[in-house]
Amino acid sequence: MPELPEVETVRRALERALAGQMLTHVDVRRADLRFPFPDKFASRLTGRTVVSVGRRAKYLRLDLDNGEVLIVHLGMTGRFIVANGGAERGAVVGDYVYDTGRLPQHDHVVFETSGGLRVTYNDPRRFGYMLLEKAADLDAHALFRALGVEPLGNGLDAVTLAQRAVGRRADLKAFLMDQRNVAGLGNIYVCEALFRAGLSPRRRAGTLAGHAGKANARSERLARAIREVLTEAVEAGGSTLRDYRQPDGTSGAFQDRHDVYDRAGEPCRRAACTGTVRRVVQAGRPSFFCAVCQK
DNA sequence: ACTGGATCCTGCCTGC
DNA sequence: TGCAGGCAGGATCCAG
Repeated sequence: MPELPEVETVRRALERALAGQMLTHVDVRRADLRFPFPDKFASRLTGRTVVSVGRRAKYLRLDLDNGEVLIVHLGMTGRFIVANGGAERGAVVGDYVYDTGRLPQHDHVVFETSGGLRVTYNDPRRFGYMLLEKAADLDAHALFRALGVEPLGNGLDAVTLAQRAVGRRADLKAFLMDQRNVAGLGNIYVCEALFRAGLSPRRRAGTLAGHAGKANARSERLARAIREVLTEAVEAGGSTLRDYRQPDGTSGAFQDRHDVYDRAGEPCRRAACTGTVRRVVQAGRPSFFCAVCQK
């Protein structure tokens, strides 16, 4: 799925398309995604103006002019396609390529805007979901309350990592995948950050903390690596694997800079390292790492 | 309190 | 060529 850099790329595109625009028509084509759509979903959105498009972890938040917030999680395969309202499938309209490769059977929600754009939510696996909540209630919402630090905000540093990790016996991989610790990482960027930090995904999370839960060299390296890899990935427009696309139809570029993810059997890219990238399964998910330079 | 496993769903790729 | 099985960027629930 879209991890933080992909969600941030989507956020930027939706902000360009939707901020300040009214939703003139909302077509909801099935009763549920991962969860049922909120009650009277389409009619509560129709006629509303989108004030801003934000992001928390992997959640998009569209703030509306009536104090409500449309929350969207993309799950594994959710994506938005932004097109001129008159575009047919396969058409190219200005800068927008409207879905050249795929049948429309997984277009679950279609928004039309006062600016003449059509914004389509497509999600084959339907692990994504949409919620409608009052803005004032959002921080207390179960989905947001327990989320950990935002890695590109000011909250992620070695001290925070060490405090969260102290005493934890879980693998570092599982620790970083847990959104309560660092919010927004997923399988790709956990693997890439651990590579850059020179840390094995199988190391115990508790070893990020020194005496009395203080930061140590490992938590320093990891905090820096996480921020660095996410920053670069956002600048590159995220990673395009399989069918993820930016909302304008173009691909991200960061997949070409993966050092370990999906590179099993290939040589380690660290200068002078003679190792080979290995694939192991942890908590049911593949991990990619170099056992020679990640300890 | 933590931890690992099963689970939701569809599409695509691999191997027989 | 066809088909079964495995695998996929997430997150929650549950048992131990």
